[in-house]
Amino acid sequence: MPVIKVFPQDVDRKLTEVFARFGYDGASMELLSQATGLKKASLYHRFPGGKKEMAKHVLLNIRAWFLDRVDAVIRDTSRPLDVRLEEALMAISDLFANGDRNCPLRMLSAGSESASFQESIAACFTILSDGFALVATENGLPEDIAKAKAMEAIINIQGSLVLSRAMNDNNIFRTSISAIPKLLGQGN
Amino acid sequence: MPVIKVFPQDVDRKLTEVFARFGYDGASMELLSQATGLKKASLYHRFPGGKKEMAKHVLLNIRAWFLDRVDAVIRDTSRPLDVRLEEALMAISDLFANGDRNCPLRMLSAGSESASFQESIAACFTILSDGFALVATENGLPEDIAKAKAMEAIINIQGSLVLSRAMNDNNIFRTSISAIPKLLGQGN
DNA sequence: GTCTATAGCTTGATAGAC
DNA sequence: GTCTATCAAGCTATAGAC
Repeated sequence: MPVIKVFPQDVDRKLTEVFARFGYDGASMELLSQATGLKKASLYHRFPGGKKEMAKHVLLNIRAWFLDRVDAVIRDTSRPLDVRLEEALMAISDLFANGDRNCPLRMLSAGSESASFQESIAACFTILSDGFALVATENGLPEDIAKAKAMEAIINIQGSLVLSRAMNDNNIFRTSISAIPKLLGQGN
Repeated sequence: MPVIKVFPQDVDRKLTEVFARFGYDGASMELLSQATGLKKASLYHRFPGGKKEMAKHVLLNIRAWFLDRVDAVIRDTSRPLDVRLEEALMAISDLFANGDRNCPLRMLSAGSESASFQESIAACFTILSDGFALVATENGLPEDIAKAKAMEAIINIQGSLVLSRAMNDNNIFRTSISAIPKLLGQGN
């Protein structure tokens, strides 16, 4: 008998994908089961709290992912600032499949259970915001301006992603991402 | 016996509200029934196509609303440009309850039936984009720049609304809205 | 740890009285 | 035009074998 048929990281990836595509209410246990390749009872074995726990688990993963691939990268002062920012932006693009996939944070931030996830979601955005603000500060911008520019960068990411999906044109997302270094004072 | 217990415009308003808050999959017939004050069978009488028809009806309303409150206002050249833009922006803020309500277009653009709504949603964004581009053009910006600035304005609206809801702070939305006139070349 | 089978509820949708 | 009552299908979640 197989001990583990599907690796946890693969399950996590698929769960994120389904929640990002259908949102919390649209992501049925049946869909989650098919996507992960685990039967419903097996999903309940791994996540006794059911769908809600799966969503929370996905959000914890994203938070860890942001800390590792954005926060840590940007704070690694042993490398040039522009390279660090570029790498963080590439990681972010990856998370959204270069504009082809909706933001799982946004998709879980609305719906019948949104209140349960609000804290985790806000925490993720704060990590991103602090990272961007640090870049802007290192680029010589005063702190209040840096914070405003950081928010603007996140607004551009989220807004361009919404429009890329709505207009079915991921160039909108790509263009916005490529404008962020300059927005944060890079190359001035 | 009452002929009409609830006015169509009130039903429309409530349907929009529920779809904006819960998305298509989260908006159950039970919720829609409670919000409108009409029993489920009555909703099916008004919308024989069921939930899908209600969502399409909501999108048609929003399109008409954009044509009336944004497009027509911006194209009314008998009035000063800054006043027209200001009025259009106030209408847009109204639609989103000044940042307290999610965008119904965005909420219907993702989920299990998103493909059915994509065309209607893109049409709404195009009306908005064309209107903003016209403002930028009248402000002396070259056409390609004007179009880019118009997209940027919509990105700011959508992105700031996502973040306002996620961070529970509608100042993010208000700030972005108030920056749009300058973005479109107003007051330069 | 994964499965089949199923419970119990909620869903979208319909029939028919008034 | 609105209602009560109901259906079949889908839902989340659980029981219990292996």
